[in-house]
Amino acid sequence: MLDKHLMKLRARDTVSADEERVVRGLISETRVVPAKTTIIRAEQRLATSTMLLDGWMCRYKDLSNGQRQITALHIPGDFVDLHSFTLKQLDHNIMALTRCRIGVVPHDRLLAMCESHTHLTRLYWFATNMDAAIHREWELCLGRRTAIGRIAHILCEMHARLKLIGMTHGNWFAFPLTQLELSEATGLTPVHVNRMLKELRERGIAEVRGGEAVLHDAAALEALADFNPTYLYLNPEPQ
Amino acid sequence: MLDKHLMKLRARDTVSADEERVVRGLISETRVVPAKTTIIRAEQRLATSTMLLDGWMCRYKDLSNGQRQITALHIPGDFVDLHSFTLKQLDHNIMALTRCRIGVVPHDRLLAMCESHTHLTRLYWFATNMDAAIHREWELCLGRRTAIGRIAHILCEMHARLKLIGMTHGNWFAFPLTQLELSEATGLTPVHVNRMLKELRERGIAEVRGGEAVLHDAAALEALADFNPTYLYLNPEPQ
DNA sequence: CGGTTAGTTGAGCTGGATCAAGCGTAGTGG
DNA sequence: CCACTACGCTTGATCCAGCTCAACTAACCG
Repeated sequence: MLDKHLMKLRARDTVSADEERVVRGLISETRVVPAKTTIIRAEQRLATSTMLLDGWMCRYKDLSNGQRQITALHIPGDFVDLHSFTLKQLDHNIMALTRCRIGVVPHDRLLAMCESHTHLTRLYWFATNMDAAIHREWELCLGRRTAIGRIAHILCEMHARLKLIGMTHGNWFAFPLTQLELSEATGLTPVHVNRMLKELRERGIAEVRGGEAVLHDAAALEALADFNPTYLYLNPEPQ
Repeated sequence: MLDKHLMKLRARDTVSADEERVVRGLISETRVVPAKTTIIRAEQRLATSTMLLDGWMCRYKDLSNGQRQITALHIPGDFVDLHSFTLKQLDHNIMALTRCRIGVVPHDRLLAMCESHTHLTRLYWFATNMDAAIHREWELCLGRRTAIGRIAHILCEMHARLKLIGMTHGNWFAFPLTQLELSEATGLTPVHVNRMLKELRERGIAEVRGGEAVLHDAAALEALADFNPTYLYLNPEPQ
């Protein structure tokens, strides 16, 4: 159940048997949420965090005119709102993109962990800092990359992140975002996303449709995206 | 020396006398860095973090074609790269925008703090989560706000953050970014930033020039920016 | 006083937005 | 079994916010 989460932790540092026991004890219950449902709203007071066990989720913020920006994507093994442990309430909403299975983690269990397991605390601190690193890369995307570069970049990033948890099969992976959602993540319009996907397809670089993605020419895609995976911190750096 | 930093910590939670002593003991030395110098480069291995004592700094990322995105602005009292404590190396560069005075904080002192002061650890974890919250708001800016909205938003944000450390005088504050730097923060061109600043000036909303900003009509500016300061977590939420 | 950096303005262009129509397919209910 | 609906995707035509290119001013500084 927590295998992908532990896989992700262990990709960056060692996790002792005792620590694994503590991690496994964090979840008080599991729940299933249907696709396209907002499970947490901004400014709502929170006493639990959410571990994503299966499915895709996103964080998003809206402008008062209804425009939406997806600020992060989450895949199995991600602690979707670990930051609510210190922030107490979020500045954004959290939505299930697909049907999801989640683990509920009470903040008092995290607090107990902080008091007794300082190394594990730093591992989770690291995890929230990694979220921030991804946010920064997205700022670069939204501020400076071209439309096709943004699409290419998100495909490269998700491929790398999914690979880490064993959810890719070579160049193929499940990619459940609709073109509307992809446009909300890349700061484009759905119409323009459609055109850019068509271009990637016609140039033989990548195919994205029907909830799946195939990266036919990863090198060309990375060049388009100006992709440098350093920001994903894929190499272990013990705490 | 650390007054602004402590002011910021205490705006969100109580800091005991013992904790204050620990905080004051974090800095091993202070240094002065000239304006327009990059003090930390991405992927460089780090053993210290940087506390900004005086002046403005920024974090930025470059695309390989030379395009630059400033991903965060820092003002006195900010822990500019506290996240390097868990990340070990950064995914971005750090530059002094003005002449700055900085405090050097060795990671081993932070490690010692983590082992002995769990509440303080959570305060600093909170601080890095707040940085991420600002990143998310900037994603919304870059992805969805109009040019004038982005400029207006950055003015609102910096006014709020500077006010917290007592560096505003009513609607006036020092704003040392050049129009080029402002364009790099907002994902625009310097020429267009210039026109938007002119528009704000001509509409009697705000004046930005000569390293200073005056918000003549804060309400109009906030409306343009669609500004909601919730993401700055200005209300105390004890850890 | 010549060089450099920051800011300003005009003219024209273009990447991505907007508006609008149509298609394919998976429900759904009669 | 088929009409109806809804949603996601596709395509064309047109528009415009912000970009590009270029020239000029102002302040500062060695």
